[in-house]
Amino acid sequence: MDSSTWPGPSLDLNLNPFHHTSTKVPPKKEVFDKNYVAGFEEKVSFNKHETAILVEQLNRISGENKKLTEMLSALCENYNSLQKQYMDLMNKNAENELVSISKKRKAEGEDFSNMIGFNGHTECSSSDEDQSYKKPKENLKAKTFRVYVRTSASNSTLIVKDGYQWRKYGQKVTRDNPSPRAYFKCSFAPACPVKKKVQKSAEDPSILVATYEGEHNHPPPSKSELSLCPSHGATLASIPASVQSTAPTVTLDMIQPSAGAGILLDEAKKSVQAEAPGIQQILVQQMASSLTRDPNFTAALAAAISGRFVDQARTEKWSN
DNA sequence: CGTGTTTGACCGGCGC
DNA sequence: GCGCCGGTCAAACACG
Repeated sequence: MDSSTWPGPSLDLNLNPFHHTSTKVPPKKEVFDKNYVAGFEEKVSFNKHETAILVEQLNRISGENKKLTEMLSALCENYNSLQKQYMDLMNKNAENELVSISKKRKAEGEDFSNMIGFNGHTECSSSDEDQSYKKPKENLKAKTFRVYVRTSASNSTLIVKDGYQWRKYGQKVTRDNPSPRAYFKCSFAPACPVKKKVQKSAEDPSILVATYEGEHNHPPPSKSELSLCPSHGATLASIPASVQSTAPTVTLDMIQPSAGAGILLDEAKKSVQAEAPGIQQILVQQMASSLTRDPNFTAALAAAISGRFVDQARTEKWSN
């Protein structure tokens, strides 16, 4: 959210707060009728008190709007600063991962369950680590990232709807997790190298861990295709795999529409690095969607914006 | 009949 | 060299 995107002075909206009295005011170029003027003067004296009340209310509302606007600006600033801090942190973690990338397989296997860090301490681990012991050279090229999707614990399907078409080509029960791991290939386009692994979290069966590998060699699915996704299973916005190999993680809460409108709290601190514009864009869309679904926020935003219009209208009126 | 899923077999990397 | 394990293949199967 950027204040620069807010409606500017160029908007030609008739927001004159005094427009309701305009019907009683004769047009400027109209030749005044004496009877009309006499009646008008009577009405003016009657409306003076009402107008004063309206102006007072208007001033009060404008003040509230101004406060809300300031609060909104402060909120945006806080968000930007938090995001910047997180990016710095992620950069440091990425450097550390490159140093310790030669860790042994056994340790990684034992650490897998700990990667699902709901306390926010270990959740930034990279799925690259899972395979770094196998293909260290390709590892530098492979773009992988992990997505956590909250679904119902009773939901046994390992389906994460992200808009792309996936063909399941295997399923395995892994050593460190009682729930099977499903392997998918992208069938949205022929010869698309992207693969996806989906497995329930060992700690919390209501969490699906989807690991994406590779980059799509085709354009992302259209919005209409996204909207056609079935409601069953866990659904998330399409997330391109073209992110850095340090594998940022994204957690989406798909079953609690009221709790942050679908985004877990750690979403904010896990907003993705600047090298991942796709993820960042998705996050922005998710956040915008979450905010716009909150009636309180939309009401406050509308009030703040209308407050600007009113202030502008008053300024223009009084300057004339 | 075409397409997608299931599932057991197979392969390759790694540790011992 | 052997066994374990994760990943992949492909035949069988299900479904529309």
